[in-house]
Amino acid sequence: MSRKDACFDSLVTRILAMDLQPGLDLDEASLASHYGLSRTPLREVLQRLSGAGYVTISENRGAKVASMDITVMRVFFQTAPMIYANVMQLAARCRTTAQLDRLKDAQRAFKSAGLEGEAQDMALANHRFHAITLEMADNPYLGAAMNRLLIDHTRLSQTFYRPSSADDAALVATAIEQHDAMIAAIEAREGALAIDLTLQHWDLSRDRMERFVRPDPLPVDVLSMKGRRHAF
Amino acid sequence: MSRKDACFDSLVTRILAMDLQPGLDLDEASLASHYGLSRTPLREVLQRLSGAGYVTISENRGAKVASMDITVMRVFFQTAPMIYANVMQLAARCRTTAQLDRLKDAQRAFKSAGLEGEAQDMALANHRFHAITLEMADNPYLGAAMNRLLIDHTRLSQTFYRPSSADDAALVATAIEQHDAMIAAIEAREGALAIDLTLQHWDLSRDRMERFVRPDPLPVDVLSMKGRRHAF
DNA sequence: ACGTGATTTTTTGTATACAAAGAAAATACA
DNA sequence: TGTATTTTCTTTGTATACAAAAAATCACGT
Repeated sequence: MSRKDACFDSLVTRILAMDLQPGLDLDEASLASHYGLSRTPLREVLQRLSGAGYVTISENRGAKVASMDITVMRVFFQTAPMIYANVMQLAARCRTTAQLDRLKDAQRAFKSAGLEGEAQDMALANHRFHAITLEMADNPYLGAAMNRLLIDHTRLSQTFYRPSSADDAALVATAIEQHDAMIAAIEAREGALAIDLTLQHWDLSRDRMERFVRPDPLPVDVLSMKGRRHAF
Repeated sequence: MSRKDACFDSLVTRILAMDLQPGLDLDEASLASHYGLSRTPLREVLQRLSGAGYVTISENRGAKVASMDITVMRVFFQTAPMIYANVMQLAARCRTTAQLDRLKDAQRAFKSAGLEGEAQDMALANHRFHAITLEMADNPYLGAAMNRLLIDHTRLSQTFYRPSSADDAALVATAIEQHDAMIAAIEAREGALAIDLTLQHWDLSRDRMERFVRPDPLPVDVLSMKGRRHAF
């Protein structure tokens, strides 16, 4: 793997893990020296990251890590269930056994991260799980949408996870069970079941994050989504 | 507008218009000199085009215009109706009057292109029309998916349009009427109607292009799948 | 002290030179 | 003649130098 690709992957991971916080200014020179590249290839990496939605670039003002405000969350909740569900259905239809094995591996990692209780590890493991289902679906159009959703999902879930909360611990346990059920549905190629499980799993994630947002005075619109959560 | 952005837009248009054919090798040096840039910024343009799905880049082998094979079409038909319909619903919900005016302008251009009968002009005008609805929807996740769909939609419609066919001329007339109806639905903020019209409009496009086996489309309303475990 | 404007510094954008990989052509050999 | 191998050429990838824009600093006047 080229140094450039390694740099790309590293930045992706660091952004997903919020090691690089939303809105952070990315300095070309220091990043280049950090990854042992000159500015030319590093800038190309930033362009690619921009195209994939990890960073935003503005003329003469450099690159920033993609921001995450309350507006983003509203649209995110609006869109995620539909895309996730359709991807999961396709995954059940198209998956190979090799991909299924990798999904089971990812689930094992998710479980152990869940036991540890580290928000970052759990979020990244969850990301990897869904990224594999996306690969199974083998649909570049939905892939483009879901990769962007996964960026925000991964970061939001870390933002709204409280390690001390017994409530959250229970939610994690449920998430693990649902992942297992999804794997079974995908293995059995039961697309409709996979959709149903995904919507449930998604509701779980949303509940966890929405409870945080609800008391916030600014996002009044989030409340109006109650009762028509995924009105598609 | 910077020379770099102009180059980007020009390449986008030329790829959509199939002035640059799918699979065509893009030579950095000649493109750079053509657009009056050096290779450094031109390569960054190519990276951005790659991120947006217009070209594919492979290590040490340069950039090619994104290809369009049978496999692509199959997945395209599978995905497009759902995404288009959801985008149109959001457009009806979120559009501003300024955007609506621009949509009407685009529709005027589409009409005159339809009278001319030039496949390229029609395809580009249709692209602009739907790109404006996408802007109205204001949803970056669906935007990422639909922009990719639009690339292939625009190119496929040119590929399968026969100017001599009276059949195709009739389809164009119907498409124009449907665009008008969509504008009315968006103006009245009737999301459900907008969905319905979009599915009809999309079926029209698909009928025109339909020369190949296609799978069942994905369900537009994912919620209706809940509980129907063995429906599919 | 506070803003305002000029100057310095930093950072981004571009061009060019060179290195490395790949493709094409020419040569050698069976 | 056909194939393998070497050589040449073309094209891509990277580093560095310089230009241009933005940000930060300083100086000045009120």
